[in-house]
Amino acid sequence: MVLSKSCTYGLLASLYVAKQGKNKNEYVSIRQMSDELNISFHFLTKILQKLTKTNILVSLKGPKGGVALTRAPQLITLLDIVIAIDGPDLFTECLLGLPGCGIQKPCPVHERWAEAREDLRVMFQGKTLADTSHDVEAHNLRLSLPDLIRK
Amino acid sequence: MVLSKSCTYGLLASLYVAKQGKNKNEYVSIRQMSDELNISFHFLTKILQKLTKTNILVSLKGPKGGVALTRAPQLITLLDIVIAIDGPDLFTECLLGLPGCGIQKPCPVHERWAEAREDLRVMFQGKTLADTSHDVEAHNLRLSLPDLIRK
DNA sequence: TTATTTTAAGACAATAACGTCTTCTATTAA
DNA sequence: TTAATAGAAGACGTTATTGTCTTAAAATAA
Repeated sequence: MVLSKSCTYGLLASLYVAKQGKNKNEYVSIRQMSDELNISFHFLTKILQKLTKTNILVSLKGPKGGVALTRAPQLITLLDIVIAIDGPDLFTECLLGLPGCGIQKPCPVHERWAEAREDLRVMFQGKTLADTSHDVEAHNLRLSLPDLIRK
Repeated sequence: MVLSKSCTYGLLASLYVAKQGKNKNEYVSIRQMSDELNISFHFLTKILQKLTKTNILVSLKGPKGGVALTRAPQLITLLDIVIAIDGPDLFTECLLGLPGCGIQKPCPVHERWAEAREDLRVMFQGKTLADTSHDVEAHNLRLSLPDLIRK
């Protein structure tokens, strides 16, 4: 899997927050979000804590509490979220997992993969929450996980 | 991680076999391979069994035993090996893991990822064991894992 | 101030990936 | 035929990821 489950949940939740919070200065309830996205509440909470720690979200406890974006969704890229949750390894590490792989001592697929992973990085960096959220509305795209997760 | 560890080990081992077996009609010892590549013998054995079951390698028990390619290394792509070990999911599944993601009911990053993963597939399919093995020799590239695996 | 709501934090459990070990079977060579 | 070699198969253990549950802390509203 390219992205961890935590990371995909974090992306879906961030898109949800971007959409919900658009014209309201309100915190988005994690409980409601977990219900609508079909993600375990406690698990989602833990993931979102990573996003608050990296200053992508702010949270508020108590009634009317929840999470909100720290800045405009135009200023948050999908790359920000991926790195906050999964770390930068996907965009820096050797495909074959060889430590020290690089220009000096490349692995057999170093060059090819270096290009591919840079493309991937550009793709994530080129899409903001605003862009993506707009696409979601424009094309009525899905965010939620299906009830049955069996494949 | 894009490829599982099993898969990267399988790729490294396949390259080793391609190199060792080039001018010899001999089976390549798994024990020797595991020593030189710094991969656990038993673990590597299990991985290579997937490659024998998918008809990429043949094995022989007993003295002078080991594994060998079933066909010329020009006819084996890295994609063959990746799919044999990790399965085709990387090249077919939604980045966000949404079952049923596709043209009809795409996820927010469907189109972008569909392109990226196709590029990735083409990259793996475009490199044969022969190509890659040639690169390894031409540029004296590394195959083995370092002694310390701590990062 | 007190009760209620809601996130934070951390313990704990389930699952899957990774890795090790033992036993079995097939092959070679003496 | 027998002993030694080497892969096959499967049991078992370890680690990381995923998921659940309980308790604590903070904010709101009465």
